[in-house]
Amino acid sequence: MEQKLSLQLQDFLPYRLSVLSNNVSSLLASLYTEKFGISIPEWRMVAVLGEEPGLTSTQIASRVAMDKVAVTRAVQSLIEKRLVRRSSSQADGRVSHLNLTKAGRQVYDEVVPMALAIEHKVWGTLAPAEKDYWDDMLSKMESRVSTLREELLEFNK
Amino acid sequence: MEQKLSLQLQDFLPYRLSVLSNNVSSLLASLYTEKFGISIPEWRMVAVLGEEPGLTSTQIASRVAMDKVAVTRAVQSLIEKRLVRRSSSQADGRVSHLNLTKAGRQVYDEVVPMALAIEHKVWGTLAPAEKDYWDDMLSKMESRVSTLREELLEFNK
DNA sequence: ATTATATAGTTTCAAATGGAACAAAAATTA
DNA sequence: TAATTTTTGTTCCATTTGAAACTATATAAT
Repeated sequence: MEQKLSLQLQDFLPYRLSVLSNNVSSLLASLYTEKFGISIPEWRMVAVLGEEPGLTSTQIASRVAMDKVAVTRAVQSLIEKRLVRRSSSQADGRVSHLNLTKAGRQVYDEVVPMALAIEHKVWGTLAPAEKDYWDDMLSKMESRVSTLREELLEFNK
Repeated sequence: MEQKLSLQLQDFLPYRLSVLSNNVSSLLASLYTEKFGISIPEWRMVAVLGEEPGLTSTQIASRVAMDKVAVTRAVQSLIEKRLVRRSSSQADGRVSHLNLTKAGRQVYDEVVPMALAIEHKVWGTLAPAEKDYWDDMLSKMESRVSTLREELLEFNK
């Protein structure tokens, strides 16, 4: 007997992920958009540069899943806001290294604890073992999805 | 002793959710964008209308987490593509009811199994109990996030 | 050395998105 | 019933985003 295939959007994994992710992101963004006038991609840049000073645009792009156009724009905007400084590499004339300014570092230092607090609240009262379990599931999904994407890419060649 | 707060973006829940969600969405979108020429919001409309024919724009907006402008645009585009039909309500002159055309239904019937197959592959080989556990965690996060959003909204009043 | 190819980053242009103002039809109040 | 307020949906405008073309430097091949 044939089973009727039905797709309840509310229960559909991609949809739920999308809604949850948007809500979390906008919640987080409310921490820094009004107060510091920076956008989500700009915050991400600040976050990476806070952990790894001196990265180049391309390195940032690869770490933050932004395309290079987005990086260019975020860099320009952050430089205008005096949160990031650019210094050209003498080893490679195409490249420049990016760093937080003192003001940028202050933004970082102020936002990070709030961001971690939100993350903590979203986790809720998960026991460490549960959190590990979740992390594990998430990692597996991440890798399955990237495998599927590669397969598809391969298929379309 | 003071603990240094650090934020590794790669391990940060909001970031991981965002990347995973984008990857899943674009994987899914590859099923219908080239073949049927519809966008993600358009696909979502088709999906809801496939399950609940006759909804109005506002009802769709509430089910699909789209704002009304996005719904207007998706409706217009889907009508041009002859995938959706609009019939004005005689009970309420402001409103019209939306339905899939025969062609729209075909898109739905063709995409749903592929979408479910992708979902299934992303789940991987989770045992039913594990899947229930995941669903449960996801639901809890959803509700915590919406609570946090409300608190924030309240706070900003 | 010269030419060709690849990489880093920017600019440009078109499409997508979001918010505010708007028009039309209900619903509510006086 | 007339005036006011809400609700539904659209339009307009400004901002954001993405893809392709482009510039400049570096690397590889002849």
